Amino acid sequence: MSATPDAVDQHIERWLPVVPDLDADVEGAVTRMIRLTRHLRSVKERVLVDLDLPAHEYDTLHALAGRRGRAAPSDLAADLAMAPASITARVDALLRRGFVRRIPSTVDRRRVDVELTEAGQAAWRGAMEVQGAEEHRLLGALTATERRHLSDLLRRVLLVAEQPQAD
Amino acid sequence: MSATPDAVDQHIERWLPVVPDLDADVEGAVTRMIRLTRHLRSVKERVLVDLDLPAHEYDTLHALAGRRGRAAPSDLAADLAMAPASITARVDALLRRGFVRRIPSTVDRRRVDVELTEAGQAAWRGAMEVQGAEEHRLLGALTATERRHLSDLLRRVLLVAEQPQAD
DNA sequence: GTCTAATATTTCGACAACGAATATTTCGGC
DNA sequence: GCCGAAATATTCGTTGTCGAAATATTAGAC
Repeated sequence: MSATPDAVDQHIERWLPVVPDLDADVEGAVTRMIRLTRHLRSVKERVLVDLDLPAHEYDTLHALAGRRGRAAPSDLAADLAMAPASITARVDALLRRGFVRRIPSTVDRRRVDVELTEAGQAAWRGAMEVQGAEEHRLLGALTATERRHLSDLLRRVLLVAEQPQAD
Repeated sequence: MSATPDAVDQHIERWLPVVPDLDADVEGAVTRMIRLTRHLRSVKERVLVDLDLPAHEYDTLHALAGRRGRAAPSDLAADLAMAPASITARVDALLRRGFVRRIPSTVDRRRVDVELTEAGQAAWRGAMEVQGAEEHRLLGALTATERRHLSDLLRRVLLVAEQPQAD
């Protein structure tokens, strides 16, 4: 290993004695993905603090924006990988801040669509702008070709994870 | 893009109209890492259900095992990236199951070390054996050389994340 | 030796998320 | 048209986590 070691190299070295049959590349790739996503999450939360926008509220606005500003609670639950019951409280909070309104569907009275207000749109866009900067900073460690390569490798792994069987 | 598309390709396609300046490789790599870690987490939880071992209890045993079976609560908090206050409840639960015991330090009476019992060791090892199988299944999509390559690319990205500044 | 600051753990109150149960509505078979 | 099954959102009780405060202990200044 000629490259400079990172914290995961130490991590693996520390675990090798206690779990001898440990594949350094599998464990290394997985642990690095976990740490990178955790890092991105924590940076995101820190940035959003300045905007007075809790991460889970931003996520909800983001999911809503991804549905062109309007969606049913169950859609949001699916997009956010959450229990539908949890959406109610999130929408309540956004409602109190005027970022969102509830629109009972006239065609199906079981449904109560959630819609972004102009204020919600603005709050989301404002957070969006500072969002992604950290992602680009990190991925800036690689060349454009390497980023493409990384993305391609991950696609092949994700395809296995997405296969219907066993998940 | 000649390879078969995955769900993230669709995800990016869906977002491009609403966020035109979107780097497909950066967004693709980041989103795939997030989904893969989420997948691994959910599979882990499903497996542990059969062993009647909540994921957070397993994580605690795992961290403890990584410290050779004995550690201070604050060490566990650091290893698990949690608030020290949260460790108390976790240890209480493991204590009730007989997986762990508290050992007040004689040299520094502020400290109360946590130690794996034989039962805790066994529960951890049992979960360990089924653990990692999914990681190998997913990473099996790549050749050994490609796994090494993936791990190396991620190391370079993680090194940027770990730089002291801005985190 | 005593006082102050730092350290280690726990308690407490608040909050977000979950699963199960509930209320309302739609749909399909008859 | 009516009844049971499925679907949608919500309420409720429980759980896990956090930050701040509290408690106990150690280390250092003087």
